[in-house]
Amino acid sequence: MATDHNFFERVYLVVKQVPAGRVTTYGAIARYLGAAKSARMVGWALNGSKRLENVPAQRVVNRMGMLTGKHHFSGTSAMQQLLEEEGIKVKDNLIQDFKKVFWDPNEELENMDE
DNA sequence: GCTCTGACGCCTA
DNA sequence: CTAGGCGCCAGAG
Repeated sequence: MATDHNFFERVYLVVKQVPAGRVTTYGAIARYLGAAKSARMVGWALNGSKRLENVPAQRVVNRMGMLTGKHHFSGTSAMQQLLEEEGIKVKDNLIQDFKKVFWDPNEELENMDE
């Protein structure tokens, strides 16, 4: 394992590897990290990542593709706006064509050397 | 050192 | 089908 200590950093790395125009879910990341049942931790980790511009937390949504964490962003629709600029359609905190923009680290990502 | 909360997810009633 | 509760792990008080 490359990363190591912090569950946080692992989440950051995965999120940072999410290509623009795509989104992933807390559960997907959690499962990729080996903590499928700890999706909450992923969201929590993002809490610390939100202050890092290297981590596009806006591309991380819940299982339904809903922008649950938008409230944590600077404004009220900052998250939604960012996603729309990437080409992702968002309607009332809900990502349109979520299935199409969904990026699963378990399938797209194979290893996390760094 | 113990307790509660927290950007979720899945199971059971 | 919908609604509610429990589980998980870790940080902060």
